[in-house]
Order: sequence, then structure tokens, then C-alpha cells
Amino acid sequence: MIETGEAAVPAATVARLPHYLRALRDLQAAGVRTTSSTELAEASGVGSAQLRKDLSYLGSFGTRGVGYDVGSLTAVIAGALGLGSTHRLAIIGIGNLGQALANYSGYTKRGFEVVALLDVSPAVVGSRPSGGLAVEPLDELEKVIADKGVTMVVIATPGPAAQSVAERVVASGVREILSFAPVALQLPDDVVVRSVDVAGELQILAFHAAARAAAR
Amino acid sequence: MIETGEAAVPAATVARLPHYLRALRDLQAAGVRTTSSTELAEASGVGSAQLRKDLSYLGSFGTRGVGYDVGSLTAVIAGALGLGSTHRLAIIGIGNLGQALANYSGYTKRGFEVVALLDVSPAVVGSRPSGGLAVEPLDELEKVIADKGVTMVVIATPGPAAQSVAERVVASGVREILSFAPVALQLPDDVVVRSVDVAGELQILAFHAAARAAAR
DNA sequence: TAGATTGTTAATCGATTAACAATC
DNA sequence: TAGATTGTTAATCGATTAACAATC
Repeated sequence: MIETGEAAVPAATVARLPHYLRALRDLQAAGVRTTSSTELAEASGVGSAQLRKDLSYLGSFGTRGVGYDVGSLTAVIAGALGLGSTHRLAIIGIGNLGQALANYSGYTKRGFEVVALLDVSPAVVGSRPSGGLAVEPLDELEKVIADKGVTMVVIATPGPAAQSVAERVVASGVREILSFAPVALQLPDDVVVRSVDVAGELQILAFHAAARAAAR
Repeated sequence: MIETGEAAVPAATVARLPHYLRALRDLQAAGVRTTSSTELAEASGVGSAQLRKDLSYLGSFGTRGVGYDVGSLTAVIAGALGLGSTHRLAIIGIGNLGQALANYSGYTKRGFEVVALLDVSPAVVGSRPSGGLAVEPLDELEKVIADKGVTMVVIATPGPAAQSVAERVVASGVREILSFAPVALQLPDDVVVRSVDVAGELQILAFHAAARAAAR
């Protein structure tokens, strides 16, 4: 359970809220005004009972016999996800992946702003991979976090560098980290780390492929 | 549970096997010959009881009082993950992210090979984003999958294109898909889809940041 | 033998699902 | 009122954790 001011929301529910938000925005873009738990669940890839249960942790937003207002439910979920305030991101490690993340255009409309890019390599420092921000030297990590008011960090460094970068980030006061480095970061319990491992995802698929082959 | 020829492995366990494999390879690179469930669990970011329980679904590989042989446990897990045979990948959608994925160098040593890149845009078709493979037109998806023996697909297209691409991929016989598109793909139950949503991960972090702020 | 560590059992915990009373 | 759909309860299911007998 994740304690908030109001209520406790299970971690599994929190992880699905972005799916619901995305599905709601798709419905909104399609001009749909009112939806049902069945329709929204289908668009989100979950069951309708699960959707209703998940929403129940946030409160009670539907009308029995009618369904949910797309606009107001969107606002509720965006609010729960803390997308009211803007989160200021630093991307650390401007290799292939870091560049791709820097160029991703979807941040702003989702409540995020990339305010800093950092890399250790002199060959990359000073370049402007997304046309805008210049890459700053990793040496200045602490100063950059403080000066630019960074509130969240994306680590896209090679594995061996990630632990020390993460420690410096945490020492600078950042408590939310998204890591693409394939290592288990050892950090204090109050730091929230989400980890994305592309090679690991492929390996999970490979497991299923092997299970399929063995079943034949 | 995921049925294999031998046994049933819980999905949560399968998702952790890549972590164990990575930690084992790190230990191996550091010259460690024998490890314990405590040491390996720490390096993998899980508890030792969970590690032993997970391994027990695959068999019995340790020596009581001694621990695990790093080399042979590595082989066991790599084998369970189906990394013996090479998996032939196609990356579809060569934008920022697709390019970064095409340039990622870690595939080969992990049992994967990128054999095709595809994109819909004439401006991209024919280019060689990673120096090697040329991008082929999305039109030829079915032919490319057949000719190159593609066994797994990575979808890095914009959201709206993903569903139709996925349907064509499945119709061509591919049953394992890694998707970076922020949509819930509607596919037959026997298709395994892993989905990575970077914006969603940031939103989950934002939820925790908001909960932290509310608690103060 | 004494010490260490596995593999497994049993207890706990958390998440999902189904069913339905409440109610628009 | 009749039909529809929510919000919630209770049952089920699956995953995690702790403890310890087995055994090197």
C-alpha cells in the first residue's frame, strides 16, 4: 500500500493508473463524453471488476446506471498521479537511449519537463541532442540539480556507472528515479526506483518461446 | 503459472530470472566461483528466501552448507530463459527510440540478433541507422518476417499504428512481442506481449512524489 | 563433529475476480 | 417502474516471507 494524505492505494493499482489515464484521453480525443467500466477496462486492457476496484481506492466517481464522465474521471486520475504540478527531469547518460529519451516529445503534455541533460564524456558535453538543451558535465550533477530544481532523474548510463550516479542524485535530495541501467540499485528505502530493462524483457519473451517449443 | 515441458514456473518468478542472470554474470566477471543465496539475492535486489524459492521451480542446483556454483547456475538460468537458441528480432518503427534500440549493442551476447528494421516513412527507408542493416518498408513486413526467419518483434511505432502492426505480425506467425507503444494491444491469448511505457513509469514516480508531498 | 546453507513447508500477505445490493 | 451500471463484499487465487529440517 502507498499511503497518501487521504487513503492507501495498492502498488498494483498505482501501476495501472497510467493505463486508465491513457485510455481516457483516447476516448476524449474520440469525442466520447461518458463511458462505462466495461468500455474503459477494455480500452485499458484489464477486467471491468478490476477497474472498478482500482477506482474505489481513489473514491467514488461514477453514476450508477450511467457510468463515468470522461472529463472528470480524467481529472481525478491525473490529479491522483500528481500531474498537476510539473515535474522537472534530468536525464543522465546521453548515449543512444539517453538521446532518444531527450528527444521524446510527449513529456510536456503529460506534466513533465526535461530541464537538464548530463554526461561524463567530453565528446558529448556541450552538444544539443534535442536541439534545445546543451549537455552538461556529470561533474556538475549536484550543482545542476540544485540550480535547475530537478525533482526526478532518469538514469541512462551504462550499468557500472549507475550506482554511484544514483547515490549522488539521492544525496542531492532527489527521491524518484527511473533507471534503464541493468543493475539492482542499492538505495535507502524511502527512494522510489522504477527500473526498465529492455534486455530483461526480451529474455522473458524468450522464456515463453522456449516453453512454447517444449510444449510441442 | 507458465507451463513448460518440465514444470510450472510462476510468472513473477520468470520476471526475476533475468535479474539473477545479470547478477550471476557480474559475479562471474568479478572472478567469483561460488556464491550463496544471500549474496546472489543481494546482488539481484531481492530477498534470499525469494531467490531460493524461485530457483526451486527450476530444480535443485545448490549444495547445502556450500552454496551455488556460479558457472553452472548461470547455465541453468540461461537455459531456462531459452537463450541457447538465437532469437531473431525485427524492430518496427525507426524513430528516436527505434534507432536507439537498433544501436543497442548488448543483444548478441544475450542470445538475440536484430535481423530487420522496418519503418513506414520513405525518408527513413533505406537508411542504415546502426551502420549495418538498411531500413525496409513496412509494406514488406510479411515478406521480411518470412524471409529472415523473424521470431520476435519489437514495436516502437507511435501508438495509433501499433495495433495494426501487431495484427500483421501475429498473422505472420510471430507470438512474442515487445511493445513500446502506449496502447493496450488486443491480440489472441496465445500471443505474449510485454509492454514498456516510459511515460507511464514517470507517472508512477509522480504518484509517489505526490503521496510524499501529501504526507508532509 | 560443528557450522553453514540449501530446499521446502506452512503461514502470511496482497491482488484478483465474481457476485450482487445499492441506486441512478 | 424497468434497465443499467456502479461500488463493495466475500471468496479465490497467487506471491512472499519466515522458519527449519535436511544435509553437505
